[in-house]
Amino acid sequence: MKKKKRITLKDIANEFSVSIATVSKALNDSYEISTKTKTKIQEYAKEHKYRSNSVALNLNQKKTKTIGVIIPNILNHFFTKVFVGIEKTATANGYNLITCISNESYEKEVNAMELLKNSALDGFILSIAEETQIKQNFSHFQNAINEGIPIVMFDRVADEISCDKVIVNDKEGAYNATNHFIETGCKNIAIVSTIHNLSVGKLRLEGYKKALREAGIPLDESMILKVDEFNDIDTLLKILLDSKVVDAILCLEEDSAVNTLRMLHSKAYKVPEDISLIGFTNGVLPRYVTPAITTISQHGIYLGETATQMLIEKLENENTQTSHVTKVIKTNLIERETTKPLSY
Amino acid sequence: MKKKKRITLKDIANEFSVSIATVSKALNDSYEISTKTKTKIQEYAKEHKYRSNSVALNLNQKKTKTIGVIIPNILNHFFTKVFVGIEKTATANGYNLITCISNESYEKEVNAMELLKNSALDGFILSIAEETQIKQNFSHFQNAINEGIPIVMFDRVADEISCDKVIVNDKEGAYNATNHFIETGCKNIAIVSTIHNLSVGKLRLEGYKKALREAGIPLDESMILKVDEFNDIDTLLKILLDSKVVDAILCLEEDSAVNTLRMLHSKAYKVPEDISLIGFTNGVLPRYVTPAITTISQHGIYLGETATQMLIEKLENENTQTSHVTKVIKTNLIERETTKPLSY
DNA sequence: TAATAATAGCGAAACGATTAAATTTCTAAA
DNA sequence: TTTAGAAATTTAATCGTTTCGCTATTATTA
Repeated sequence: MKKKKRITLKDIANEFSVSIATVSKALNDSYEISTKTKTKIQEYAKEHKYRSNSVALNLNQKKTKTIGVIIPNILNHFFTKVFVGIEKTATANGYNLITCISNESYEKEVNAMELLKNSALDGFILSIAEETQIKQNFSHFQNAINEGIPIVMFDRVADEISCDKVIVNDKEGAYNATNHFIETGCKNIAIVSTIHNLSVGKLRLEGYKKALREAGIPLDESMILKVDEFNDIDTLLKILLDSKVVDAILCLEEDSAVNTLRMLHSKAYKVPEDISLIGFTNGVLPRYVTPAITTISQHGIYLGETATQMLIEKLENENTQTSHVTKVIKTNLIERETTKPLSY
Repeated sequence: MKKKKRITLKDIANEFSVSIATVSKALNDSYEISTKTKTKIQEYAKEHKYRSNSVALNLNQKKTKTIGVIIPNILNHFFTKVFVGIEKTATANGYNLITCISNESYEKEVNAMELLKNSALDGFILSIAEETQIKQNFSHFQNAINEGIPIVMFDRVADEISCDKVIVNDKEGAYNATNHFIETGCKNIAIVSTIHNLSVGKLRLEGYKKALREAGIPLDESMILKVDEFNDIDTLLKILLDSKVVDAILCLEEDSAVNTLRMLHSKAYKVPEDISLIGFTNGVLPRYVTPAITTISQHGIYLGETATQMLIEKLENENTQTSHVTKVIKTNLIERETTKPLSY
């Protein structure tokens, strides 16, 4: 088990009794080196599988072609999709990804940023942990920016921090979904939110309210179910359905959509005849349950690609003005079996 | 937007007119430095948020506290879980993760290894891409090992490569599932495989055969459905169900289990009364469909944790003998609604 | 033929740290 | 007052690369 160590410029230089500088330039195809020497060195390098030591390179050039990624929860299918998009674009551009999972925890997020900042990366792509959004403490992001490390935030962003962002048109998505209910004849539209602490949750709620307002439907606060650790979805739904007429439910993410569907089933409601259902996030689950759930697709992969593209552009054109852009990815409604067809 | 660059040892050395070495030692709390000087320097460093440049450190110490992870497909829930386990253990030990997705492609896998090897990591954790398992070309793994970079393979491993491995007891899992069918009165057990090219697929098939053999049930090759790009699951199932009596189906991964269930539903078979169903991989899907599918859990998170633990141990005790271990994670059967209860 | 220009290659600094070895400074015993 | 020994600090090498500035060689031109 001899650990045969990698060949270095020095080794090649010794081989041909030239200087390290010559070898370096030869391998970089510099005009300063004669063709004869160049080919000689290049062939030798190839033959001996020379590969430059990127750590040394990083030190020298002060960049690492590495992007730090912080994801709140990779078991959430939306984030997995975004990650796929990030990975795709990063690899295509020769960037590495250093990934941490914040697990929705403020502390883990702060630690992750420390850990990642220490390991010398060029920039961050991240979505904010739930706990951080509740705490509203964003100084760890500001610190990174102050240290000259650019950040691109996606999905869950902080208005307080000035950086590039990629978001989904959450408000409009919820607005469209609510309108879809209205257009298919629903009037008593409830909403189930497990994410009212998140920026995206608030926006979606706004979209819902806007649609109701425009349709002249009075807002009934009791139709807005806020699920949390103390109030489980089943109980809240049960109480609501027993006390009010409900003919449509908008769920702000996919798990609660699936859970709502099960609940409706167990209570023998017919979907969509009695009650229509739309859920945010187009993962696998809504597609596979019966009936398949109509969802609002957020195009996670595309979102990830966009975020990465933005960061790489910023990294590679450091000269350009540092104006910060917020890109909005359009959602669209994927009609399945839990909503009634539009009647023309 | 002045990019205020990080403070270095040199800066601190200048500040106090001492040498860089003194500062370095002071910050590392060396006995060689007087207490007075140490506290002075440490305080200044803290105040100015000195953080050592890890790239320089890596170059010097020739290790990076970074693990390269290659995953065939992160949209597969099993791999996501493994990744969670890897991330957890890595972070807990102060290791970073550089992640690539091979997308089941041989070429992407080879490129990923190149990319990652270039970015100087201490070791690899990976699962082999499908295409690579078909090609049976594992030289890129051997190369890494020859270069002194240890590898831990998980789930889809190559017998040809001598390295640490963590696998699931696939054969036994399938054996147990098949036995469970037999014990609940099923005799005509079909199997649906979309992964007959993978090592794990082959092992699972063996387990199935072993159980049949021991129960004295003759093996009927036509009961083994091999789904691929040319033979879709619906057609194969349809043909089988029309021509044979089938009272149980074992699906070798979760998607085909869900698909099989839908197919059975559409053909008005009752599950589990007419046909029982067990699927490998305990993701979200089997839990949420109706009826919920009995599955073989592979404990992905634990698997990821184990693999990472093994790698870190190897990295941190380089002196120890380089014997290679293969750890086996026990699966277990999670009974839900697609199998009949055991009668006592 | 001498001056000039072009070509090829080298030396050393730089990136930011660690560390073995050398040197200076201080302390206390002879 | 020496002086050995301990304590504190510095020097310099090292990690592997790039690159600026310089020198040496060769080719070209007047």
